[in-house]
Amino acid sequence: MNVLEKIVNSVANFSKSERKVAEVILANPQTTIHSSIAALAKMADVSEPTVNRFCRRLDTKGFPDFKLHLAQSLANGTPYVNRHVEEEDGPEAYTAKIFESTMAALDSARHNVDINTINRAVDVLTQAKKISFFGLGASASVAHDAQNKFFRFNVPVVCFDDIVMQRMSAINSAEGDVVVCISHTGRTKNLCDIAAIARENDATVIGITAYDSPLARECTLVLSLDVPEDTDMYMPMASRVAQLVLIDILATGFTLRRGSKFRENLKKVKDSLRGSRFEKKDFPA
Amino acid sequence: MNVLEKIVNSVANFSKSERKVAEVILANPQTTIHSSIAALAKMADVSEPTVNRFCRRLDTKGFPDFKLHLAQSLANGTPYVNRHVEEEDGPEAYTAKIFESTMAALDSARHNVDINTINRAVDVLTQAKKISFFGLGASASVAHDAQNKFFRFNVPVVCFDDIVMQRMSAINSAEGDVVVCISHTGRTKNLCDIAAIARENDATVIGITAYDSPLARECTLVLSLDVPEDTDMYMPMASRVAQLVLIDILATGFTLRRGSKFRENLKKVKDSLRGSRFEKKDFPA
DNA sequence: AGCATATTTGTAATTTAATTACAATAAGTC
DNA sequence: GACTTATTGTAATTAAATTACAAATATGCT
Repeated sequence: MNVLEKIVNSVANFSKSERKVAEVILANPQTTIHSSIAALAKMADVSEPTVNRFCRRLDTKGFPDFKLHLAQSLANGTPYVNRHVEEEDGPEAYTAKIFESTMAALDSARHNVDINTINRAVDVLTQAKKISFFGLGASASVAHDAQNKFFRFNVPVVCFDDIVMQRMSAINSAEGDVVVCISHTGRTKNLCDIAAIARENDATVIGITAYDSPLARECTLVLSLDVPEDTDMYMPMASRVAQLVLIDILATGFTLRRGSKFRENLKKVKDSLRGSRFEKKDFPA
Repeated sequence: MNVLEKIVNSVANFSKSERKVAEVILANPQTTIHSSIAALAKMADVSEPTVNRFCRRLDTKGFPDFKLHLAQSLANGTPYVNRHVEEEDGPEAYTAKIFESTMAALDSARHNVDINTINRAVDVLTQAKKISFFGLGASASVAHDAQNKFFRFNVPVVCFDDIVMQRMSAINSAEGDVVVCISHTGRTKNLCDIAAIARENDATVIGITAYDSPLARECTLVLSLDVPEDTDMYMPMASRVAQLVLIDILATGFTLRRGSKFRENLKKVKDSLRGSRFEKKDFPA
């Protein structure tokens, strides 16, 4: 657990002098990790053993060990106290906060994602006759992204962000087809219907959605991303980024499974784009 | 910079004994931060001063300082040595690598993005009569995402992923209109043309693209994201995620600038979606 | 209130760890 | 093969952290 948080949480158990130490550390954490115990003691106006006792109280082996823990906490860009955008935040503040909370969300997703399911999803995808990506609203752009990725693999892939098209496509699906439904909440009614229809028509349905949601129950395979809910009223940003990363992972797994010959093919697709671009030599840095 | 990387990169400048130290540290970084200089020296089968010299060579003040840096590097989920997906990687490996390299890219983008330009972009966007998002190929999904975000703000916003529509839209733009062109490389010819056309018609053109690229030169304002180039042949994943985060930042800046009354309006939009969803109570966990 | 106990804090001694200075060895050069 | 330079290790020194103990402060009880 983060040492900074720990200090804040256990401030109640501290004695008067220990609290002085805590204050100084919380005020200048960066300085602390480069100070000796003597220097810190002086800053907090306490004795050296007090600082040492303070460290032990936080379940560290001593001052040097404490500094190590502190350094680790600070390394994560200090996303410790409050990383939510506030009314009065300036551009630096909200930029930093959004970057940091996105990174934190990815880290959380990384630890929660089920590798086994990913592997099975890759299995299913590699054997698919046709792959369809369906998403609505904000998830539509994720579906588009997925289509773009898999399209390069020279696999029959479609993507619809329109309920009617999705429905038609789902009805026409057959065994061997894979339908990927993307929804953060997993509560979008229309998408649940479509997942059900696809399954009735023997398609394999992969859900990139919340665990145990209505949509999840309609799916053959559920890839749930446990991202800390962004409470702000704007949009579920972090979860969408996590979804994109997940799709990238599936695509990567796909290419790896297909072997090296396949990857040469990929390079061709990439090269084919060259004609539409300015060459680097045309615009030297 | 990450100490682990630094060790790997500067292994050429090391002497024989120093290399031994490097190997031991790279093999057990976690052990290292809890070892004394004597213990580490013994593990690497060198003398203590050699370890100390090793630390200094990496621009640290000494062994304790080195441990601090090492601890910080390890804190970031160890995204250090080789975070590129390899042929023989299993699901755990490539999943971890993709998450980590994405996070590393975000971190890098965070440190390189120019807050000043962000602020100016927000200025421009808040005053726009109409906002258009243009992207092609992989960047199209980013444009869609942007449209989706800004649409909620009740601002006239459009998004085209089709050259012809983009062209028509660009020609019809007028003073006060803002055109946001999204391209990772900044070398897509068609998009450069469109940026030029939009500018000729007095629109403000914001580019989310590479610094000093052909597209960048056509723009009024350039938001460049310095993301470490993903060298794999698959797709520029990391940069796209960074673009999304950037757009989220712009959207956040936008809402903050508009004040609290505006944000109540946002909540209404969100509430309006409720009808299309299953309520939580319908599906208790 | 006053005594006794427990807790907190600091001083000084001790121990441990890290650094420096210097000597020896190994590597490279003419 | 002798000379020079770079590398490595030994031993001494210095700095830092910890421990043991004593003083001070706070707490509880009659």
